[in-house]
Amino acid sequence: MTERGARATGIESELDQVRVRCRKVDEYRAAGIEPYDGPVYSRDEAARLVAEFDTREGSAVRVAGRIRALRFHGKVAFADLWDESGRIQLLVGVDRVGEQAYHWWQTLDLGDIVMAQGKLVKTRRGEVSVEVENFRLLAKALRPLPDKWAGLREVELRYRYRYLDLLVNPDVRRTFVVRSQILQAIRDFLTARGYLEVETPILHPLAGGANARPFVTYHNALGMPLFLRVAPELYLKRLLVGGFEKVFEIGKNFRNEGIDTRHNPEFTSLEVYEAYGDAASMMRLTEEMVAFVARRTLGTEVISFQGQEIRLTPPWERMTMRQAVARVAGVPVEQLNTDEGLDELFGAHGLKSEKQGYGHRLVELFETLVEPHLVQPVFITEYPVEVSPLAKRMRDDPRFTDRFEPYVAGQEIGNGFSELNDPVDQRQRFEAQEEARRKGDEEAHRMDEDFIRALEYGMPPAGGLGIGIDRLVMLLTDSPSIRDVLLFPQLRPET
RNA sequence: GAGCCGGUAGCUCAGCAGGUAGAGCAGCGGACUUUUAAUCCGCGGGUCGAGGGUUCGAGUCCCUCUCGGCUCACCA
Repeated sequence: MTERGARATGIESELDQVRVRCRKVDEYRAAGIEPYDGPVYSRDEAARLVAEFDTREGSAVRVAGRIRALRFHGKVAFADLWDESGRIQLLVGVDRVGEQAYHWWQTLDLGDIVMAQGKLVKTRRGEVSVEVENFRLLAKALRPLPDKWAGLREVELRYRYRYLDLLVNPDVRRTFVVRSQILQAIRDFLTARGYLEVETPILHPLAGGANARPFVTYHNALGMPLFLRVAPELYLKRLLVGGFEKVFEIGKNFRNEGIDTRHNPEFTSLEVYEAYGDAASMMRLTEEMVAFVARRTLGTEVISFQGQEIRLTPPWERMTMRQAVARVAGVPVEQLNTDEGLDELFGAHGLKSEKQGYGHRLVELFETLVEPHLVQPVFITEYPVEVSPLAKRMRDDPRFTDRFEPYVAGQEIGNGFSELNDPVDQRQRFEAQEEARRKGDEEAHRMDEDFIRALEYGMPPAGGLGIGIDRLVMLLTDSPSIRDVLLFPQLRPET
């Protein structure tokens, strides 16, 4: 098997195309040509040369990039060279480069990365081209690229070999450029308003701040288990205790859960905290930030997601969870205030409640009845205290917390609330979570004594906000699956 | 975890009712000094996801497994 592959590269392949390319590497080296040459410190952008032809006609230029098409015509040849900016045609004639160089040129394959310099000209057919005087091979491609026209369609291959996906599917590249711009816009928006970007630990002795099962790892020197964080929340609030008043963190969280079109085991969140703020101030921040980001990256606040037109212009609608359920179910809001009222609704919609307790059951009704209908941006407010162990209670109704979730296109894209800063109440909430854990809820919060101690020193009242960056990118790039906005989504190992 | 769909040449895809596996592009050889998915002539290339079964004979039918997609469940 090895015998049939190339000696120089050691790549074992039965594929004749690979064998041929490997053999060329050996031949290049035998002839004193380095097939992985470089660097090229100064070069012209392909697309720019094409755009600026009128002012640069006839001048000496140098380009570097990947050969994506080759057209041979006897003693003259054409090639499409692509760099990140775009495409330019190379014109290679034997009378200009000489017999020997032309021979080497003919050994190039699709996918090879080359440097070429020469004169900027227009061909007989009017195409801006580099009339090559000399060239260098910078990287021999040993494997054939996916077909230029059919592209790379098979989804599994696109995720597994994302570099090929990026190479042949232009929309994919665009999505990740926009993703980068979104992150930049968020940082610009927040830092311009005086928020400080911070980094808190990813390895936690206790995974807190969200209801989720963590990944476990182990620190050898400390001799202790550590958890990959499920949320940065509890560390960021310690910073409020420490006197920072406006902070944010953008980073990865890790949750040991299933994978589907909206969940990846590692995902990126933005969390923002503002001392002396509350849920209302964070809602204003959310709608302004999302609209700003859309404007900056897409040039508009009106976007299209899976065929639906969505207006991100503030202010967004605000609706309590009870109002939302009442409206969709067509019942008076008061009915949502009692267990009996909830029973009636479950019955009326042929649903069977799987959870116990008023708060959990209200949320259950909300998620099944209301969520899919929330197309235009809306803040759902007043979440039951049972599902909100870190949020401050409403002063006039302690069953609920001063919490909100922004919904756009039927998806929750974030979560925010007035932060609970009463250490005694916080301890009771953790105890309730521990109780739920004892009853089998593996995702309930753990008692975090160190966090409570921090609160006991006094944390200013504060508003907090979390945004699922991947969900936001999906929304702004019209991507139906989270895998479309992650460069390397989690997959099972290749078999 | 359940249901449905898919995995055939490097890529994109055909393959009927079970009868020795096909196309386009890519590749290899040849012709060609201005092409634009160049053209023309010739040629090679397959563990049909893996394993088992039925059959004289399986890409095709049956079973198991595997990878992926979608939906549901799970996921505040």
